[in-house]
Amino acid sequence: MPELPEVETVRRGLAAHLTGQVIGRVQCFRSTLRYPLPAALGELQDVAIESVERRAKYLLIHLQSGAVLVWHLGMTGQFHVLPSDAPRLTHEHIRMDLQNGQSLCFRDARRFGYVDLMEGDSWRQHRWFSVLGPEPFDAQFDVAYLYAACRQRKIAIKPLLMNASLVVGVGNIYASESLYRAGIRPQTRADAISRPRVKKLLDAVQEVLSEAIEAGGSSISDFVQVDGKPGYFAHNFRVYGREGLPCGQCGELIRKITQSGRSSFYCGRCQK
DNA sequence: AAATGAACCTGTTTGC
DNA sequence: TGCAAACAGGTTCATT
Repeated sequence: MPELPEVETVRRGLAAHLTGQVIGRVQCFRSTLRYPLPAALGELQDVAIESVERRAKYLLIHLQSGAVLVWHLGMTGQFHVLPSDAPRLTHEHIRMDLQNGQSLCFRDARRFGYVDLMEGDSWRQHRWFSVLGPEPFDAQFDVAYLYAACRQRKIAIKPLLMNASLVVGVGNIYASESLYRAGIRPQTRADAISRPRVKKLLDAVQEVLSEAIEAGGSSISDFVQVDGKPGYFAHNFRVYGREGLPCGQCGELIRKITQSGRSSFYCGRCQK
């Protein structure tokens, strides 16, 4: 479900609802999601929540005890903040009561989501994070870096852009949307892209992600914000999910191809 | 090393 | 209408 803009939207919602709150009872309705749930979840009673951070597509809920809840939404994970007496949601796997009468509910139909409890800064050393490239808005993610990475790869640019060891947060939707804005076909070999076009691509990635964050992310079928509202960026898709519809710039029909098992969308006239 | 494909799991859409 | 196949926003692992 979520790429960087959706996770950032959830982070903002969680920060608003959780910051300063104290945890009450924690219930787990199953023992495993993608990985086994940490046994210590039940021991968080009376611990206060300090802040909510995002790194790549991970949410980091910092606790006053020094521990950090590291959470990934997978494809279909959702957080809802509801009154504690609300009935259990379908596919709700974890409910963390707060001492203000509300509860943080985690639901995830496909159960690709995962959560772990780590101490202090140890999460930075964890294998989930040690393999990650820079954030797309980090100064480290500049033209020299992206061009150098492209030069040594024969892989198509679209799957490369989705590789989190290069840059984090760009998933299947925003990879297609960025390439459209940069005028680059998704199947172009990375090492065949000139430096000026790499610069266009970098700008396009940052532009698309910022606009999507502003819109509260993209809701296709099931992404929702913490308050249950959808994100509105799907209205602004120029190619994703628009196979057979006319390109907004030239009228040519948008095409759909499969790359590395994922759908890519592009305009054959505007993208070369 | 780099690239590709399968696996994890359920729900929804598509096609016969 | 019914049923099976295809497909869905992510990540990791095994195999070329």
